[in-house]
Amino acid sequence: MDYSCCSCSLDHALGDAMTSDIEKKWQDRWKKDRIFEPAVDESRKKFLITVPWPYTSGSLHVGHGRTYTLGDIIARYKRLRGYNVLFPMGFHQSGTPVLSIAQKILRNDKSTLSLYTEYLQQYGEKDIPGRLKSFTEPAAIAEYFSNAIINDFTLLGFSIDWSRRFTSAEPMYQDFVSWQFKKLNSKGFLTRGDYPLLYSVDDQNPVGEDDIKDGDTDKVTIEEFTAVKFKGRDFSMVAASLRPETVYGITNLWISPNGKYYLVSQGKEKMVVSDKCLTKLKLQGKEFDQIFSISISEIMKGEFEVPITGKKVKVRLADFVDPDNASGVVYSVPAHSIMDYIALKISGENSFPEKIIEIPASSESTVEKLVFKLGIKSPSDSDKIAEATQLLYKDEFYSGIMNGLTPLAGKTVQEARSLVREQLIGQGLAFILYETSRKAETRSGSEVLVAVVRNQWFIDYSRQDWKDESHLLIESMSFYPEYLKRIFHDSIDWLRQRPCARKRGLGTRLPMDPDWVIESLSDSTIYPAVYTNAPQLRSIYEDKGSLGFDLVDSIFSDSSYKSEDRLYKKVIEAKKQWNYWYGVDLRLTTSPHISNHLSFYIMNHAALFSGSKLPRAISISGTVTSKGAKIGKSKGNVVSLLNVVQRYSADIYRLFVAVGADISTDLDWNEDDVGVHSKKIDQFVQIMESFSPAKGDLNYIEEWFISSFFSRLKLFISEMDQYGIRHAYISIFHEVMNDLKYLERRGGRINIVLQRIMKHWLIALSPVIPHLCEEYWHKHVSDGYVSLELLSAIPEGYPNESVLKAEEYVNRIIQDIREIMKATGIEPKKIQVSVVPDQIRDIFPFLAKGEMGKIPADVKWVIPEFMKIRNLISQFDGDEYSILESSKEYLESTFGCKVYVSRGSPVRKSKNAWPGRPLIRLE
RNA sequence: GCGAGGGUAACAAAGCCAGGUUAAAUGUGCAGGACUUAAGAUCCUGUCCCGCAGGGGUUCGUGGGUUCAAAUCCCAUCCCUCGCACCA
Repeated sequence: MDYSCCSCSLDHALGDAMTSDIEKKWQDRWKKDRIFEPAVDESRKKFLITVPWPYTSGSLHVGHGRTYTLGDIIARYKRLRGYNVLFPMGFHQSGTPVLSIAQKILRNDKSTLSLYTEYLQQYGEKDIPGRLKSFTEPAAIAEYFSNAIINDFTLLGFSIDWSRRFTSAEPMYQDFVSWQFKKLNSKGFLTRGDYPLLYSVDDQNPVGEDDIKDGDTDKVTIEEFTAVKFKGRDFSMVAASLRPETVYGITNLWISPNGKYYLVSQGKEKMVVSDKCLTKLKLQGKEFDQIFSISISEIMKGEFEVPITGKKVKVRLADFVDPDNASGVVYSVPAHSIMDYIALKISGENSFPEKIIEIPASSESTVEKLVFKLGIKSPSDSDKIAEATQLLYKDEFYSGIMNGLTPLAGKTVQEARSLVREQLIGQGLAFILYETSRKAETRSGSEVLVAVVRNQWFIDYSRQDWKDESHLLIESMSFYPEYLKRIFHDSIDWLRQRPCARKRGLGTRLPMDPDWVIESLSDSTIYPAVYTNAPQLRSIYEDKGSLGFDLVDSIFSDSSYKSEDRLYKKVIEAKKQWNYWYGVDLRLTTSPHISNHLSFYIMNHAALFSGSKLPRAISISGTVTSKGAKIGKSKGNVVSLLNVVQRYSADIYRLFVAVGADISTDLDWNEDDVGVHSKKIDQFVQIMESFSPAKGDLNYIEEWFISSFFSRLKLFISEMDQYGIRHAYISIFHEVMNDLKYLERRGGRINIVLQRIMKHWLIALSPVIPHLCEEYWHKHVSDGYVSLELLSAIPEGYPNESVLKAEEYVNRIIQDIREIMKATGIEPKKIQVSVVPDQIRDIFPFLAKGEMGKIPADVKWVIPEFMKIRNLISQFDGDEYSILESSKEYLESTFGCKVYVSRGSPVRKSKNAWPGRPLIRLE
């Protein structure tokens, strides 16, 4: 987008090059004077705003930039409202991504290499092969992109205090995390247990959604089967089911004629499962003494006992049984399973057991009805069977009641399911078998099964006492938008135990079990605390070689600590910083963080801190799309921040982010819309460049402009105080710009009004377009930094409502004249406007109140006319005659003809002028 | 399935929480005009329908309801988007 075109360079005061020079100039000066590195100042109120630290695995794009930009706008606004503002930033380096990128680069993975080549090109890297080679070391990737992000953020003019930065990989910080986990553990918030997860058999690694083929479009979840043991004479059959409550209706077992089965022994117990099931059981932590192959005919010989009911059942063959699914053995409940019913029917069976689950009589969802309705004939009608099964399971689950043929009569299916399962497992008659919700493989083709991790460490977010504390905290906090409060309550209720450590990845070792590395979301819940005193902690760390639990505890928990003398001062200083700054006043992030990071953030704060140290507010910014689509490499719509700043400017990007959408709604990066803002910025620059100081009295329209400006400024402040950034800046930037245009058309003098509002305007605009404001502040106002100015009070007497109303009135008259012209097609040569006669004006208050008795008899004849048109009259109490008289020139130039203004006199049996509604006559 | 958010004129997008001042901001697009040698840029006007006097009519996913009054509140229904855990 080139907006500095052609020969008319005077009109385009600044070109791209000059804009970026200006931005660079002020960025350098802010940095040199360290104006965004605030010090403790007990006499001032502090404001700590945080945005989640970026992960350092690549460059940032327009989407990432939004939240940080909004954060910076708020930080800058709070500064001009007098707060001592701290806006810190650090870098996240924990977890597996950086690690796996390094490994992929080491393995010469093509797509990774090309992606990172692209990133390096963006940053103008000279020695790309050399740099890529260094990326085989994870730390080098993290280091490189940390610096790149600092560079990006600097180019965007962010008022970040970089002096407090740290990373999650830094030893000093890891000592802090160790402290945190020891604290959690001492409160009993850490537990251990078995944990199922998706697992790649070939790679011998857990896998996430990203690793699974089509994992993003067709999600794989973990299902919990109840593997029920059916005792036989020599061994048990293990049939796995998602519906253990149906054991009361079992008629037989099914196995696959094509399956391969094994007899496995575990102590005295002997069980038969399919070969694939054997693999799963091993992954899920079962160990076996002996394993034998067993033939199908051997299995078919036996009779097996149904647990709980004690009924003896036979094994039958069925093609529909998938030996790879679950245990490869299925129990048959023809009264409540479409497939079992059909299979049994085909096999020539005619007697079917009674139903054990009742559903409302109105429902169509019984096996017989569904089979009939959908016309299912054989097991090969798989689509219809799947459909019927879905309907049946859903209805039985939601409205099914166990009947008198079971001991659980009257219980809902949902209740019965967990009761039966508990009973079976409790009595050793069943165990849990995990299975994937569909057959899955990794992108590299390895089979994905469910494995169980033994003794996984959890943070026990299910603790009710902890949840209660957290709910209280949420109640005390503010949320923008407000509906988030309820969502957070729900999210806290929904949290369960969270696995908090892994065997792989970068991060902090779990202090009580160093084989484990703390998982990357769990190590970043209360890290904003460290922004307050990172330099002090680092210095202590360097001095002492570690921080140690007691020292950290003394700072962040206010416990006593006998420090060595040489550390004493540093500890005191760290504590002072912590005490002054902490308590995050606003945390700003995006909605995907709600149910994880932010909920952990809230709960960990509730667990570890109290009082003023607790968070005060959370705001969520909406997602960013690009050209109408979700930002992604495959869409080809990734636009890097660096690229945006180069092609437009930081101020244009910032204005777009501020005004493009409300903070909580989605924003589309659309270059046409960006162009609109960039034009407006260009106009702003022209106005500022051509400004020269001017003094003098204000005429009517200039008064109007000043009043309008201050009423917009008022709105700006009240919006910004609630983070209504979009409204605020539409008002103070776009609308003021429009007012200026209007003023010019009305014959007002721009310089004379700018002179009066310059200070206010530049200060108010500076949070969004700080570079330009800084430039013109120095040019037109003073040598100090506008970034550090305070918004001054609105002058006495402003905004003047009656002036604003008067101008509204003039515009309404213009609208009326236009409408008449349109309706009649008259091109007037002369316009006569006659305002309300004094006599009518005097009695109007009585008419309006319905006090007709107070109206003098000689003018009572106006009452009927009033009754007829009263809905069209808007009360207006200005001096209409003088207003119109002083706007006469404007009216004349607008309509290109003579305009005559007069005071009307009351006329009987004809139309009269009313307050705010003069008579208009076109000739 | 569960939870949340949303469906507004050609398009994008406000308004809805606190019902009337809303035919409904704003931007884009489109049409006409001004300026200009011309183009671009800029500015003005118009952009649901009707109207020879400032007016009237019909609109805010669909269907009901509350109310003197509903885009705004309630109920039902259809559709769209997002989150649902080990992934940062």
